[in-house]
Amino acid sequence: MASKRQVPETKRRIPRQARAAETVAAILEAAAQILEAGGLAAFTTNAVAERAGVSIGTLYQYFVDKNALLLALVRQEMGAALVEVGRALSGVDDPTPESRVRAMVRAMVHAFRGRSRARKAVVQAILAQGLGIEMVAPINSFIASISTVIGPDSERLPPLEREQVFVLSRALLGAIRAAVMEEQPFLQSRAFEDELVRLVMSYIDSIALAAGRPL
Amino acid sequence: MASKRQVPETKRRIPRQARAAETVAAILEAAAQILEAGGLAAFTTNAVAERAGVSIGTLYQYFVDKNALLLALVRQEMGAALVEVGRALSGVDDPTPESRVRAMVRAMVHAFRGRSRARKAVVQAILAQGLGIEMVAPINSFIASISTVIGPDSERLPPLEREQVFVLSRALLGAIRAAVMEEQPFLQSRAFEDELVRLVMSYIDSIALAAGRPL
Amino acid sequence: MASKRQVPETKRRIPRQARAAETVAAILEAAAQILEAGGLAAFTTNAVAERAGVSIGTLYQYFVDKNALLLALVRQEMGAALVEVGRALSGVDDPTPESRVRAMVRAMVHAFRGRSRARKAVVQAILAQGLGIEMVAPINSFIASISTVIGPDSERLPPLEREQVFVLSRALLGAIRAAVMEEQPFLQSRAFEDELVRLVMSYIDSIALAAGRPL
Amino acid sequence: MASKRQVPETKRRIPRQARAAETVAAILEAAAQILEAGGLAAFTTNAVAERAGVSIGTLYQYFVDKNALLLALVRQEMGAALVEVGRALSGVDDPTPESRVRAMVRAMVHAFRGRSRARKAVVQAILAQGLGIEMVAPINSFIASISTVIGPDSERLPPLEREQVFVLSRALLGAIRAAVMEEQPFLQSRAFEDELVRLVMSYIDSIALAAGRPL
DNA sequence: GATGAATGAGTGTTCATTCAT
DNA sequence: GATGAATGAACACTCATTCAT
Repeated sequence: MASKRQVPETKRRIPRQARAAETVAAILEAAAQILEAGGLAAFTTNAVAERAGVSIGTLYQYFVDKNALLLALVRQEMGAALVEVGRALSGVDDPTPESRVRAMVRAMVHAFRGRSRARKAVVQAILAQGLGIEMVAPINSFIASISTVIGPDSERLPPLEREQVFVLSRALLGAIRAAVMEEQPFLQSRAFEDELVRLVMSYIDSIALAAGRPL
Repeated sequence: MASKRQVPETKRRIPRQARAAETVAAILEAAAQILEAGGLAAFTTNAVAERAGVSIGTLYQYFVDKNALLLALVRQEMGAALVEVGRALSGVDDPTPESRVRAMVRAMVHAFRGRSRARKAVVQAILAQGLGIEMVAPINSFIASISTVIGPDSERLPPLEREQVFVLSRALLGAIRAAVMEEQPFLQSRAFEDELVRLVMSYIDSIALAAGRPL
Repeated sequence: MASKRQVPETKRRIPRQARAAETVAAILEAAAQILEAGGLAAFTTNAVAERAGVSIGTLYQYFVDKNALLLALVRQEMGAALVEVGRALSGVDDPTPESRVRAMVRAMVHAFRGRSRARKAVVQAILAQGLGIEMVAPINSFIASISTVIGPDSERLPPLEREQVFVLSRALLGAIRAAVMEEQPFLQSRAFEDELVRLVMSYIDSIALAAGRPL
Repeated sequence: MASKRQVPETKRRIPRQARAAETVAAILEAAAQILEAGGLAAFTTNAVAERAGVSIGTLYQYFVDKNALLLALVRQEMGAALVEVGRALSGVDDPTPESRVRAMVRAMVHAFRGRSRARKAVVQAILAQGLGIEMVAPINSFIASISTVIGPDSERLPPLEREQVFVLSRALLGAIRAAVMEEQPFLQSRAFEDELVRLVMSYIDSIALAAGRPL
């Protein structure tokens, strides 16, 4: 089921008419609602079609299979999160490294606000397949550029090593993800945010220090 | 039938005969193999029973349902990992804080060696349910005692805050877990280990510094 | 999915197309045949679907579960019987109380004619669950109105007490039911009918007498 | 399963030792308890054996199959009921026909007292098989002798016709059975008893009257 | 293009029964 | 005689997917 296609095509046809676009949107919205309400277990194609107010046949006109639908949903939800992170970063006036990291962290945490059950289910679904890699890629490259984020003066820090990017991005995501999945009450608290910022800042500090360029 | 269980019991019957113990072992081994070979999707009670060379009825004599079997497997696999970590920590002669953290990190990474596909599936399964919390509990308390691990002189560091324990344990686990799930080639490399150590040490340093007690 | 049903619904989907109506009919007919041939023990959803010439999935598209199918069958079979009784009663010209009771009794007995094995199984099924009450309700109210049936002159008899309605209806049904279940040869004989009529008439007589209003 | 043996043998071996008799008694008692607690659905051989404190193998040493166990239980419970009825009848000093009928009715109703859930299940089980006939036989013959019961002076009433015995016994049993199965609150009330007595007496009266021998 | 009736392989699970110990 | 581990046929039920209309 996973190794059948080389280029995983998600959409069966690109909607050209306005009505078709509405239908696709309705299906995706329904999918999110179902996920929100009943988790991954309730996420059946029939249920989604029914809630979307379309026939099951129509659903299959736009999504090759259940997986494609899930993937589209993942892309939509994660994309929104990424946009939020990007916006947050670009909107920081205070050029302090820490305030920039804090903006990023806050955006990531807030990205998981609202419809958290749906997002939880999406995360589960991602992990239940091999899609994890594909999905963290944007965040990965984001972290990779953190040296520039930290200091606009690009001489400050050498570019991070592969392992460093990996550890930092996954550690950060891992902590947030765990808070979401475990439904921790402090998810949106200032204390949690502070510790995440500390995690990133102290790691970067350590690297800078080792490179002989203390921040 | 309804009033018997207080604690959610996993085993249906405690095996009293040698033969029964062998059967249980065979079922668990088969479950691990199935998971190893085909992942969570292939993990069906019928498949496990068949590979174990027992009838499906026998499987259900020892495990109330599919979930109980999975849970038992999780406990077995995770338990082994924890034992390894504990042993590693107690066997460190060098009292340097960093060397102790390194021992712990190394043990955790190594715990995911061998039969990684099975472990991957087990991790997936844990996340696919609400079991994550239950399972990370031991690791959690492990991290919680890290201040004493760092310095045997217990005055050094105040006990970690709830959020700090959470962030550190989940960040560390998150990074390792991601490496396992993404089958990163550097999983057992020295560079990766170094960065994990850096993650923990720099975080602890930062806390110590804030507390006015630099290490 | 959980908040949808207020009244325990039997049908999962109201058939809108002609084909669907045929399918439902086929399933019900098959169910009756299976019951007729092998009794309640042979009544499995798979067997019914196979005999109906539909897939098991189709069966479940129209009936939530096995019980719903059985209930639908019960309603169909019992409904037919009740219609017969009603028709019989309205078609009696002779206004003698006894002739009206006889009409009712005869209709009830005849209602169990034909496909008696299936009906037997249906009766068994009803009793094997708590459905007995629900199903005898129409007959109950029928008997309750017997005082008016007996004498069109409604002054004749006071309305029956709760216990009286119960005893009379269950006694009558009990005798007929036993004859059906035991496959008594005299089920459709005149002698049996006479005795059933006697049972009802003498009971009513006794009540009338006690009320000081002999018929 | 029903047509395999000519003479349905219930016991596999006749218990000759005291211990064996105790075992059988324990199994029957356990069976009744299981039935009482969980109805027919909970009545599994494994459950009975467990509650009886014997191994499932031992249970099968004394009962050929599940059905045999159920049958033995039926016989025991029904036998007790019959004994009660017989005792009630012999203990009536007042020789009035009605008082004798009342004694019988009362005994029958009271036979369903206590452990009613078990008895309900037993009744269900009887009906779920073809055992109804066999079991009502004693009651049948009991009713058959009602003419002598009514009047010790045996000239009074001619012996009842086959259909009459049938109708009267089944009507009476049907009313009581329905009250038990439907768990009617008035089961043990005086009003209910009165109506059952009326049912029998009026019927007998009617026969006597037709025979030209009014009571 | 949209529909929705139909499909059926496959799942988890039960429980009466056997038989080696 | 007693045990209880093992059996496996059988069952109810799900849901992604197809295709005739």
